[in-house]
Amino acid sequence: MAATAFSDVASIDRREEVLAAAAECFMRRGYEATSMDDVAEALGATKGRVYHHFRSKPELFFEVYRRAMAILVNGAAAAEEGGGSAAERLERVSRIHVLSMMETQTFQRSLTLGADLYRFGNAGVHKAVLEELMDIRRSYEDVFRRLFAEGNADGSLGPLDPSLAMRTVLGALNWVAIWYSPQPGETRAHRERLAEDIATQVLGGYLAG
Amino acid sequence: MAATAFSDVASIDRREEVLAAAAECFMRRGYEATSMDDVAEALGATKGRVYHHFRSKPELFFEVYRRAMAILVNGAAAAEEGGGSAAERLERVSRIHVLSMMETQTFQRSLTLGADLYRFGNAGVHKAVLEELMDIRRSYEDVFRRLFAEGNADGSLGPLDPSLAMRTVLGALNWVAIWYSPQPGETRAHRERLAEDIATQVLGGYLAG
DNA sequence: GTCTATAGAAAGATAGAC
DNA sequence: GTCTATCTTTCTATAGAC
Repeated sequence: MAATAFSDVASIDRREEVLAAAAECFMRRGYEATSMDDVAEALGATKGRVYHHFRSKPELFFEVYRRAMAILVNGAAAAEEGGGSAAERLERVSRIHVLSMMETQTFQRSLTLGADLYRFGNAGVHKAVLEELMDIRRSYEDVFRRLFAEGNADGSLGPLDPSLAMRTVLGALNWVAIWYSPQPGETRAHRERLAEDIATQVLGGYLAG
Repeated sequence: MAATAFSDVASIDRREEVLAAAAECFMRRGYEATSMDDVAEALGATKGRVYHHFRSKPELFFEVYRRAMAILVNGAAAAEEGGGSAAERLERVSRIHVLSMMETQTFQRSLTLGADLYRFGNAGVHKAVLEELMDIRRSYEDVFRRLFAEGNADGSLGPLDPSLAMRTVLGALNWVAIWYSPQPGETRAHRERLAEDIATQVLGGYLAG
């Protein structure tokens, strides 16, 4: 029993390594241009190892995407728990969002790749699973929409269109995953400070008063 | 003389068609995954036609990228000509920027592709040309940096870090090229209205007072 | 100017050795 | 669990017909 659990953990770690390597490759080259050999090479292995853990390239990508969304959804849930006005919760959710863009950048980059696969299609990728992925994304966007609507109601945010505000704010926050590149000697405190500055600046125009 | 000029114009139009098809393909599949056959197919031709106008895939991409940047640079120059406070000029530059994201989306999408090629490299793409492309991009970003600094000086914009403000504002504006999809029956007036709403909302937090 | 035909390399996925 | 070997398709780019 203990041996089984232990071997499960080891197996999960191996799978995790493959996922991380795949996320890195997808960020660097995009979905289609990334080959299974690329992922294997990033692992210092051959693709036998990759195919042992994932049936196909689409399945590998789906798991990277789901992981990225899970990080955002869990972060937002934790940030909302503290309570406070809609503006205060929005500020905390935005800050953790930016931090995730920096600290799990390789995974987060898969979100735009997935959106493009959904919009433009791809021979080997099943539309049904992409629909599921887009649903997760939409429900996360709804968190922001709801927070803007609540802010209208509790007076902590100015009068605004929740959908447009969600798009402009998430645009500014998501863009961090595009330009951010970790600096040598950078600490978590640096990233937290940057995330705070960005969230403050982005939300400045939406606060009441 | 007239015949020569006429044939030049026709030749330029052909080249333009190839460029537009390439921009579309690069948006849909990314740089690496786009094949010269894809571009040819989008033209309803074979790749003989593509290679007649462009020596190689990198050269084709470079031209798409330069075209995208030229649209932005010319738009910003026109928007600044009207004069006014830094805030007023920033608002006009932002509006035309968003309009360009919508109306020349296929070209504008090449800008993030180019940034990734620069950052992560690619076997067939010469670093030197990518450096040139990044320089054009940086000088365009400087327009926004300068406008924020001028706004600090003339009092039309609140006190802020011009570089951070440039990144958050351009992030929100650039994100339009990611999510925007032209709607059936959509008119130019619709897009202008949307561009105005987005620019107003994004810049709301940066205005003085 | 645009086509067909072709080269050499690399892709996703599977089979079977270890 | 990971490797090597392999099948089939597709890639960039060129050569030469029309």
